[in-house]
Amino acid sequence: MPFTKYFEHRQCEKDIYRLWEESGAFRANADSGRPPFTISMPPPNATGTLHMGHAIGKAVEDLMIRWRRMSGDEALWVPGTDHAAIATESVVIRRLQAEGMKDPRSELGREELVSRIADFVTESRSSIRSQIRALGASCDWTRERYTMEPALNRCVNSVFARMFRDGLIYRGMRIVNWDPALQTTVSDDEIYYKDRQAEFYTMRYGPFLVGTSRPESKLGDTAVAVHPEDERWREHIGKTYEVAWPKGPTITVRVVGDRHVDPETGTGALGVTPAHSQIDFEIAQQHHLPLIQVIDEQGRMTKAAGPYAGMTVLQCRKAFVADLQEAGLMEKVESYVQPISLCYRSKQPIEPLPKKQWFIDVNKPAVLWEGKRQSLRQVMRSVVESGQIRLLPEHEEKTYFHWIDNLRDWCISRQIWWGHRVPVWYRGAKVSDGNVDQAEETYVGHRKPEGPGWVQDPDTLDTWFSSALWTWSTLADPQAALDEELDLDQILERSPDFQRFHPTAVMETAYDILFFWVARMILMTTYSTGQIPFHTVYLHGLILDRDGEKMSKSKPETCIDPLDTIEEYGADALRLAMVLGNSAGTDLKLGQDKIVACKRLINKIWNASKLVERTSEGRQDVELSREGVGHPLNQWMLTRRNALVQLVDRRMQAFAFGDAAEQVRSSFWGEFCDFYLEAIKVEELSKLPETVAVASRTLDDYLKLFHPFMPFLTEQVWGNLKRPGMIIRADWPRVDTALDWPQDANAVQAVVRAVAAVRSMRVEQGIDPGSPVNLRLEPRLNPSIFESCRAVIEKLARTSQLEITDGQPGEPDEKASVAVDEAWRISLSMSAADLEAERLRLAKQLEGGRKRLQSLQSRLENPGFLNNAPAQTVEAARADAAKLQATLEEIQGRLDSLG
RNA sequence: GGGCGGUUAGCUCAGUUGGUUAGAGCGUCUGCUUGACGUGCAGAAGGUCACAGGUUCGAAUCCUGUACCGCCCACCA
Repeated sequence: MPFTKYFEHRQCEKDIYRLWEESGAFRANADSGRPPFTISMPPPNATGTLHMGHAIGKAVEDLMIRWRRMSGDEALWVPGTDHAAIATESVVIRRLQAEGMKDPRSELGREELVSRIADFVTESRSSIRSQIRALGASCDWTRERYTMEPALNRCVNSVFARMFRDGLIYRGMRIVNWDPALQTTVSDDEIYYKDRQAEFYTMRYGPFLVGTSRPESKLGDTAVAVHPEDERWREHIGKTYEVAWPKGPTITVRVVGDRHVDPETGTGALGVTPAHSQIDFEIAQQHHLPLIQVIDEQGRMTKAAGPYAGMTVLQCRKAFVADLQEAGLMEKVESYVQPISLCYRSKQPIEPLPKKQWFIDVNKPAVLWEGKRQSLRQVMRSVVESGQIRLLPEHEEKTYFHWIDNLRDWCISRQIWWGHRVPVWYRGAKVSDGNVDQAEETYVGHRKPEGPGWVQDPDTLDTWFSSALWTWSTLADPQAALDEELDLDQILERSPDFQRFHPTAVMETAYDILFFWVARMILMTTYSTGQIPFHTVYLHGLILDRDGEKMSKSKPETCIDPLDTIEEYGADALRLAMVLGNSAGTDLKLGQDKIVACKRLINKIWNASKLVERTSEGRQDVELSREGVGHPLNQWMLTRRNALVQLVDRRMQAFAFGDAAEQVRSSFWGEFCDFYLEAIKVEELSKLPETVAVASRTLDDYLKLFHPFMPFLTEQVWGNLKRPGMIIRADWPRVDTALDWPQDANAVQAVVRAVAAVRSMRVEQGIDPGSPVNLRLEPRLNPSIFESCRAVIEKLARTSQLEITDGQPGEPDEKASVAVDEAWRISLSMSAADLEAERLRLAKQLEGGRKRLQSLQSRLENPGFLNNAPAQTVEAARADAAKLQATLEEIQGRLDSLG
């Protein structure tokens, strides 16, 4: 695509991507001597579609990878997808149901359903892949991984087996978060709370009054708990009561004293339902109370509920309340706001139930880390506390510690079929209702044990269990991983990629999955590999719509779709919009206008490049050397380039990507386009061979600095300019001390200010922008530089006659308009200056300057400042004051002469 | 209830370890359209940095408190 009128992203993005990929630019070489820089791509749901969360993630990950790649690192970005257990299984089940199948699980059976889900994933996985490509992600597709592929499954099984051996995984009866809708348990992190209006019942309960919002659960009570020092109930502690409900059943409750009970809440007496409440379960364990399950996995009442058996929870509540009321046992019914727990996935209420499940013990000191036996919790804490892992933004570390402090054992087993199956086999087991109860033999390992009669545990593992291994399981050699004779350590020893690229450099993901994923990766990876998974965690914010709400398809009027945006504005504009003005952990309000603004920058770069190309057409290339660059303007440009390179590098190192991009943008637009490119249009400069070289060199470097943020545009321009190779593989700009003229650059900076001053004076004097003016410029120093820039000043300030004095400043013309700077005095002569405007302008300047001078002087008279401030700061203040003083005196003099 | 943030120009946000006159984009106003620019350029207006104390020679920046906004966690007695 030649340099058309504007950059047409549609015509080139796909081709450029293919070129990159085919050239091997994305491929990391495990054998190079370069320092490694690795990012594991957070695996998107294999069956998902691209949303704004992906867009910001890929934009940030890709810019880091491209930057490090250009900087000379062996940059590896491992892509992949996640099997997203619950999400995927429920999608497929819903589809089958839509096709008319009533109960896919029972009709198809386990094997068939799993195979259908696998097929569905294979079919739909290509869509997310191509969408990530559309963003321009320069990841190494030859190393793509999938959480459910055999090699990763092997890693999962081996880690499970090892944790089991170390006693870090155990099977236990606990109150779990049961989702009756999905028919599975979910972890503590997969539930959320929502307030809803509900009834609060206070009922007679033997000698007590007990409050509850779930009366039906009281059918399963086995105790009443009171605070041990509560005078009202003290005498009852230790006693046992039979409570006969109006229509049955009769329950036996013991009265226990427990400090967890708050005497101020409700009646001070708490009906303990061990089977259906986490807290009650803990109380029950402490006091060795029995447990009666009255609600089953379908959300219906069990036989233990007597006459209510078979009813749903809500039916039972209604009936039971009516019965209590009829019997006069209902003391009062109030309306209140009840927080209920819901499942993240199904958004349906969670039913706490007792169930035998697999857990990871986070408190057992069974991990050997840095020579000490520690618990998983301790290791997780120490790697962040010690700075081995850094979280960005930093304050997320506090959130992280807070989470660890409240962490309980992690329930990892799920009752769905799609996922990594628990690698445990039983022989001689009693299986009831899909649950394995007692087994004569249990075997845990990465493969099925020899011999007949072994039955595998029916449960699958929490998706996050396998994702937690992601940074290293993706680097394990697939061949080695499938060798059943090797153990985990041996597999990793034989995995060149793991040896070379792990720990990864940066984990980039959204802050809302800090607990789900980041924390679990730290937990699992330190344990299984003895290494941290990554050095730095960069957490990006959420993308909000223009109203500040999370972007959602249910609000189409404010929702911006990344794919539509790529189509309309291009991937570069979208990526830039994700990065500019954003920093780690900051939510991003995104409206169409920002994307449009980004598109304008893209177009600006396109057109500036076009201009540079035209200027250099038919001109010979000149090698840039210190001696070869003679014109101060060119020296200034190269010096500014150096300053920018240094600044950008510092910003990039500090993970301040938005800031870095902004620096490049403002320097490019303001210094390069608006000043330099305009200036070199004057013949005196454009005819110099060095000018072409400087313009090209500077443009090239801007393109490189822009490349991580706008890969497609910069690659296309690079090609159009016929630069060697591809920009994706070009060297990141470095500060070039040979091409640096700080002194002269300062003088040119004064020229820049002079031009701006003239422009400003013209407006104030109401001079037509088109009409030339006569200008006298009196430099305080470096007159030769001003002289060299004569043509530039003439053009940019539109002067007809320009007098540059080189010595004694004369008295300015009565009819002139005058401006003063530390480096010059300029006077604009006019047939009739608007003296009033002139006076006003000067007076205003004088006032501002005096204020500043005053503050400088008061500081310089302050012994505290002189004694405490660094010498440099004091010196700078002195110099500023002196310069300012001189300038102000001149302005004053001019004012006086105006009368 | 516990924790973590935020409050800077009309809007969206930067502001590096405290150090001149607090910045940008968008929007607004006034001109121009000069040889790359689906536009661009030039110039301008606009801020008591939420509030109150404190530390300091010096505070948007550090500390304490207050108000408002947001998020996370806990809570189904």
